[in-house]
Amino acid sequence: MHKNLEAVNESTVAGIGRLASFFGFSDVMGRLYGTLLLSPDPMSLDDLAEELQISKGSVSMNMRSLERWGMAKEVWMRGDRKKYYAAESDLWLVIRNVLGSREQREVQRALIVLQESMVKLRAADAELTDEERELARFYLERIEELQAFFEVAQLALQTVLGQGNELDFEAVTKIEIV
Amino acid sequence: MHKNLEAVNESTVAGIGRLASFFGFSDVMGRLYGTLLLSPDPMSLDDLAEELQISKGSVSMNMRSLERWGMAKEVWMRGDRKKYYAAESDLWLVIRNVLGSREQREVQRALIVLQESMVKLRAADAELTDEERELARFYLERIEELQAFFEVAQLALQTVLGQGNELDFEAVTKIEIV
DNA sequence: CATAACTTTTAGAACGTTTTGAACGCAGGG
DNA sequence: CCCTGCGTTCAAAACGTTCTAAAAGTTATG
Repeated sequence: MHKNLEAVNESTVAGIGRLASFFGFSDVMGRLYGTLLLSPDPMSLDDLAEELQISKGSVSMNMRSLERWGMAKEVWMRGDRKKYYAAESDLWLVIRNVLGSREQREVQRALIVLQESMVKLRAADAELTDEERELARFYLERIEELQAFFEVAQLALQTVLGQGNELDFEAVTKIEIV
Repeated sequence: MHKNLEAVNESTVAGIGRLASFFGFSDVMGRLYGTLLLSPDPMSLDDLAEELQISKGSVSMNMRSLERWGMAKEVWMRGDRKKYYAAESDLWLVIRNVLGSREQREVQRALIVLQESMVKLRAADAELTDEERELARFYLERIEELQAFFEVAQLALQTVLGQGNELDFEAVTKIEIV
């Protein structure tokens, strides 16, 4: 194959791998996804292991992850026992999957912790010494700031997630911080 | 100290630690930041090491990271040779620091790689066999999709970063994908 | 200018994570 | 029904990362 085509493939796959680890996935997952994205035809586990020079076991596990994240889908080739995979090429769908299940859960969890903290602080108020009460007020202030922050984040996420295939930022920018 | 205050401190610090590692920082960095955020007074390296039960060396290194990220600032206490730190409590400033230097650089890098790829593909066009040319067209399609994706990301980032202290999402939501 | 009080650096240990390769199980074809 | 080919699982190993403790460096003060 022409050297430029190979170079493009390699740098793109490497770049997507890099992005993947930046976003908290494994490098290999990214490289697998990139390889599939640049493959006109679905690829088998063996194809992928051969292409990226990694073990079949690793390909198997990482492909299942990719599938769970909605980043790759299985393709059935009739008359062939092998499993074939293709990349989910709708990038907006991919990012909505990730934001929707991973980032959103994290923000939610943070908000719950903060909410619980506020309850605890208010419950304890009567039993506090003056000094403790001052500290409690301080905690409350800081926790409210954190809450406000995460609520905006949640709103922004929901806005993005609520979009159809064509992401329209109109709604996101309507959010305003007081 | 009242058990509820301790519990709140602990869960908040743990929560911020968790978020930190979720966002690609170290857990310790997050816990240090959380501890400072819930401290009415600046804390010394020794204070922090004692509070979180980690070595002074680790505190030193991680605090320098926090400082570089604009998440903590040094506070000079006159008549004391120790270094004292306080958390940067403006969360929007913090996130703009992080988005501005880390995420933005990553998006930029991705765009550069993609741009280079397109140049290489076009340069090679004349020398390609028919089969290779078909593959090149396919690559070009996929790479253009990636580019469009990252350009929107870049635009969104710049919009957030362009805001003043009060983040106003108005502008962000004006972005529209074609 | 020496000393004392801190901070930073560094090398090595501990830790968690990821990869591998072999064993296993399952399915379809002969 | 067995045999072959394929995917999955798992334990062991390799790897990178982060922590620690001790040594070196720095700065302020008397």
